[in-house]
Amino acid sequence: MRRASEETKATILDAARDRFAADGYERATIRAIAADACIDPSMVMRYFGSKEKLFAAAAHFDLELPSLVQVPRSEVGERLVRHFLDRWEGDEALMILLRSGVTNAVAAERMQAIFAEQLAPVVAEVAADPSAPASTRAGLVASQILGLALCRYVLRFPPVVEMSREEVVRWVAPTVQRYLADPAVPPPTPR
Amino acid sequence: MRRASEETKATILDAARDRFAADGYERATIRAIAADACIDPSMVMRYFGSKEKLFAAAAHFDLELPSLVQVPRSEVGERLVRHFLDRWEGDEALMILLRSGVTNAVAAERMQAIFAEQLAPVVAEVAADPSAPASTRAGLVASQILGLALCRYVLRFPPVVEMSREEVVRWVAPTVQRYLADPAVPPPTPR
DNA sequence: TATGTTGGCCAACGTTTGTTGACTTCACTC
DNA sequence: GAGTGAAGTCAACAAACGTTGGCCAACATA
Repeated sequence: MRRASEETKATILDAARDRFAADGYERATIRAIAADACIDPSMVMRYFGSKEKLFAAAAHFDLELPSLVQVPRSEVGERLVRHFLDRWEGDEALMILLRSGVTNAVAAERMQAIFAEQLAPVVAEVAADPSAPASTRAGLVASQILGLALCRYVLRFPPVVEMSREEVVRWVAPTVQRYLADPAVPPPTPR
Repeated sequence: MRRASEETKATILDAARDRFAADGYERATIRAIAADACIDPSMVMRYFGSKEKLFAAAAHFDLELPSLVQVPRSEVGERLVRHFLDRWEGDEALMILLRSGVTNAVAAERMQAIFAEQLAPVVAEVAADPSAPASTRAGLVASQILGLALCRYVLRFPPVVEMSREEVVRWVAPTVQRYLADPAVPPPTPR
């Protein structure tokens, strides 16, 4: 079958995203990706150069975080949690990074960059309280959000999977809200 | 060199734990493990049968969670966070599971089992408030604890790495405390 | 009809993987 | 001192991997 070049490239990229999301970097093979795309493995090399470059193309993505300046300060935690739930469930890009970032250095760096460049600025907008730097707050938010995704979508811990979306929001939003806006607990003052 | 059988087996197991913790299941090769243990790869097979069985032996471990019944109810979150920090930093077993559980089904099941059999009972002891089942509370605790470990020890997000141990406790302990003991936020009642 | 370009397939390469079986070397018992 | 069993080495296996280069067929332009 004969297609336009860009069409084939997009087909390969779709298949690659599926495989990287399901298997992680090492277990997702060029051959399997090519089979999914009904194409010869050598085509993958022709269009993307190498497995590493294919991964770089597949892992390119945007958190699409909305600015939170317009949101009432007391609701920023909830808004962020809802946005991330949408993002995890609607797109496999974060799954690619989570599955690959744990064993692949390139993926880990990419993940760091995404959170530094996309999450940190949004957090900085709403982190009015000066008792902790915005970067620390962003790190804490990331720890809860990624841990939730890990348990719910990757490790599939039954109690976490069984929670409804609204239950998740009711439990996790206050945590994120606190990380975003509350003052840091002061260290105990010895005397 | 000639050694007792059990000694060699232990040497192999040590090397295997190091490699699995550093590289995850797929990237840790039998050959590399054998080289670290200064032994022939075929010895690994003789003693453990297969790579899967070697992994099963290496991933066998105990959270060593203390019972929390004697701990004042208001301090259980802090105690749990401190215990996990000790555990992450003192032993690589949790790192093995975290690095491998994301791509390896056996490791993911093992992880599920450990949290169900070891964390859930301890949580059940202190989860007095009946507005949420103890299993849900355990899942939430796992999400925050594993997310913290992911960001701090695996992905190495700079702001999370740079936090001192005490800072981590001051931020995360209240979260875990709330998951353990606080009443669930009631759903909004439409009228 | 010739020609150059381009999408696609095929066969193979060199390497690495888990795994196997035969062989050697030591320590001990009869 | 011959013989047995276990500890350890060596070489090789089949399979899978990323990657390469050559060949074929369809199209566009002349």
